[in-house]
Amino acid sequence: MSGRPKIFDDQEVIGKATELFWRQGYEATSTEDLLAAMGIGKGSFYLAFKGGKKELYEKVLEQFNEKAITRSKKELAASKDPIEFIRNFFRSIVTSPKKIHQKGCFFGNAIAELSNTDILLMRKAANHLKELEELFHDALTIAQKNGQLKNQQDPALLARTLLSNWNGLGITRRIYPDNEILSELIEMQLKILE
Amino acid sequence: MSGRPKIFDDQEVIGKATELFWRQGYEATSTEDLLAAMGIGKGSFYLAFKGGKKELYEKVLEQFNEKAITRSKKELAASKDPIEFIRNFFRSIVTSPKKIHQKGCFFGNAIAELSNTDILLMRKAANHLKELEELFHDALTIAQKNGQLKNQQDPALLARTLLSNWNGLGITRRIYPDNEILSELIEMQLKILE
DNA sequence: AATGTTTTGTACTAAATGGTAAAGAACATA
DNA sequence: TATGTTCTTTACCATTTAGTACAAAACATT
Repeated sequence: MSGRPKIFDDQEVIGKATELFWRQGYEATSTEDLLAAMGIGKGSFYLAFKGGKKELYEKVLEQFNEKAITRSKKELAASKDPIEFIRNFFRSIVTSPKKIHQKGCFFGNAIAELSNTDILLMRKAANHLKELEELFHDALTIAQKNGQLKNQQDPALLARTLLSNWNGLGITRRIYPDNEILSELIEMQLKILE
Repeated sequence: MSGRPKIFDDQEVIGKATELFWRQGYEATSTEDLLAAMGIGKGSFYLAFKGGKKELYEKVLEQFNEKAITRSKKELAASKDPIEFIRNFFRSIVTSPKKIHQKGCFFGNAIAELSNTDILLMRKAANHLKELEELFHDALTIAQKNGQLKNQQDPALLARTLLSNWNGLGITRRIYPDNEILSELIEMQLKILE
């Protein structure tokens, strides 16, 4: 019932594939590239991911979201000031290593690349970003209730604006890979939270 | 001195290639796709564009920028109210046909896809977006001088913020392909111009 | 009509790519 | 040790793709 043992862990190789997809995008990444990065052979790969590259990409999106969202939710829950949580979220662009943040937003990249070639994958990425918007929304409603946010505009609209700002920074930070400029820009965007 | 006549015009076929690149992105578009769209054969193609797909893409970026920027500069010059020009620029997202605007910002897409695989092409797209930022900057300084803009913050920072908002909308409009939602979002972003 | 020039069309090559198939390796259980 | 099961490895195939080469076509000039 239990044959030859697997030499790899699914979630682990999905994580390794993430880096490639994030840096090169979906189309520019070949299955052979992925195999090399994951350290497994074709046979194992197509057995574990019968849908090939596409199925792998879906799982990469899923895992990425899982990791990012659960961590952020914990951070928000642990935070005394939901507004400060949002600020830190945006400021992480300039505090995180350049190598990472220069790749932009993984989901934003996916939408940009795939919205006209693979609607299914694009929609998956879009839904994950909606979860981020929801997180903003949660933080804002809490803050308004606690009197930690003067701005009394519709939290749904505010959250959506934050998401769009986030999407923008995913592109702009590659036009201006300069922490000074980005910081100034981010603080400008964050004025909406005053 | 003048051999067999060309059956196509360079700028014209560059225009035809634009649509494909814009919709599918760089990697997902094969040279054969392009040949079909441009309506020419391999021989002609590689004679006119010795650098192949990459050279064609560069020229597509260039032509796109040329068209968009010159048109916008004229619009700004013809406008009595520079702020209204900017507003219209953003509102064009909801007024233009869905088929077009759902492809997002061509330059933004290029940056998202190519920033880690082809720095040269990415930088070209980035520079074109900087020209757009310059246009915003021009409009803002004129408006401030004319007293048409109460907001007295640094026009350079305002222009950069507008650019980033634009980049964001290029992604967000595909997450929310709904004119009501987009309109609300755009008006929110434009409050910076009050 | 002959010549020179530029473009076109097609045939071809070489490499990359996605995916399948089958043999055997590594386990658990009986 | 024999058997059944699952995973791995490698070989293989078919297709797509980028790019080149070359003969012929379509002009202008002489």
